[in-house]
Amino acid sequence: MPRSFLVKKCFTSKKPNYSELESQTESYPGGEISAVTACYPSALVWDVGLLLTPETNPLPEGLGPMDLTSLSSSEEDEGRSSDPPSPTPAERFPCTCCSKSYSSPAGLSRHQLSHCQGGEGIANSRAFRCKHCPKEYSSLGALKMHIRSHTLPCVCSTCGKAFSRPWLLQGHIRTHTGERPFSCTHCSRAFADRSNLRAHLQTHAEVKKYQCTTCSRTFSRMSLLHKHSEAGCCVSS
DNA sequence: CTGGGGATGGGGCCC
DNA sequence: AGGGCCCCATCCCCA
Repeated sequence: MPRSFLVKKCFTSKKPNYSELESQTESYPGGEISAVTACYPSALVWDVGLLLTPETNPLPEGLGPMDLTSLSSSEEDEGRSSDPPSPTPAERFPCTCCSKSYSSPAGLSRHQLSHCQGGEGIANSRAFRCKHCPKEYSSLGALKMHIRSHTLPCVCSTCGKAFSRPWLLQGHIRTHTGERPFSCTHCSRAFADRSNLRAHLQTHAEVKKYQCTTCSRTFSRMSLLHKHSEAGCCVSS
């Protein structure tokens, strides 16, 4: 089933969203998540790197947080990069509902759609309701996008699996064709998905992106850090 | 149990 | 305004 579309930040009744846990402390049914949250990294390594000192968090000889740049600047990361979030310039367009800001009014306008899913923002204005589920949207465009997650118009001609967006189908088709256009510059591996290459590149890094704030151990994936935390590093201390 | 790969979905930006 | 693309996040599975 497709995950909630455009409304994830307002309806978190499904699985825990760890990205949210990084930015806010939300209690989830069951309560165990908040315990994990307590020991979750508040910053990625590139952020932590600003805080690292040889005294407090010694790194392996010759290594530093900026080693990551050699990964992010490789061929898989042209154009928009995974640069650390930068301070918001004054000339940006801030959202009045949250702390985010955007480089253009259009960007801000689209973002603000995401604030309209909780019901509060639509009450006084015209609401576009999905006929397949109770969700409401403030614009027809947002609703159309949402409806795709019900109709799944992009169908794989090989296996019949359906997707909401064409590029999702494209990625899926690669699982049939075996095409792997994204190759690692450090080893011979190739990947069908750029994100998976990016995750793989982390395995070549000695200082990885996700760091335990308690033991300073770094992990290539957030899920691994999560497991590490659940296994007791942070809890036992 | 841990680390890593495969697959997939959502948000956001650019054109 | 909409489509395409990218990044990030997450789940599942396997070695």
